[in-house]
Amino acid sequence: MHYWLLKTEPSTYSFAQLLKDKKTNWNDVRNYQARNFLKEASRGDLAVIYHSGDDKAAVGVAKIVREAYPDPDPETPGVEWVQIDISPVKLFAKPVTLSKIKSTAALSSLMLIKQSRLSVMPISEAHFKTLSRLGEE
DNA sequence: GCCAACGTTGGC
DNA sequence: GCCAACGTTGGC
Repeated sequence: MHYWLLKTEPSTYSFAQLLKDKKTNWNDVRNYQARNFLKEASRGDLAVIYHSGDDKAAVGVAKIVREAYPDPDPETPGVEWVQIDISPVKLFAKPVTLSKIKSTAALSSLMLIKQSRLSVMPISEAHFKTLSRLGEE
């Protein structure tokens, strides 16, 4: 069981849309580091969804319902990109803003803070629990 | 709108 | 293999 943070620009795909869709394929990851993390995600893992851009907040939790499978891209022939499928688990009652994250000592080692551009990253169980708790307040 | 951080590309 | 130039992302 692992925990992840998935970052998305809400104007591209939002957690609200995921709630409507019930399930979606998390694709278009075109960064090797993010791709490698995606490959490690297992069915049943939980992921915090973070909205970049105007929101800048963690907005909910999703679960991985299908492990990595090919996400072919004609623009990069020969490169094996992958996608996963996720379903919503919980919408945070209160989004956990980036400023809140930065001011929470227990979250100071979150990769998001130092690597804001990385779109898929592992988080510890402790980070997951802290984010979930803050999201319920 | 700007800039910092980072990744990618291409010339050498 | 190095590094300058360039493109992209995301925060401010």
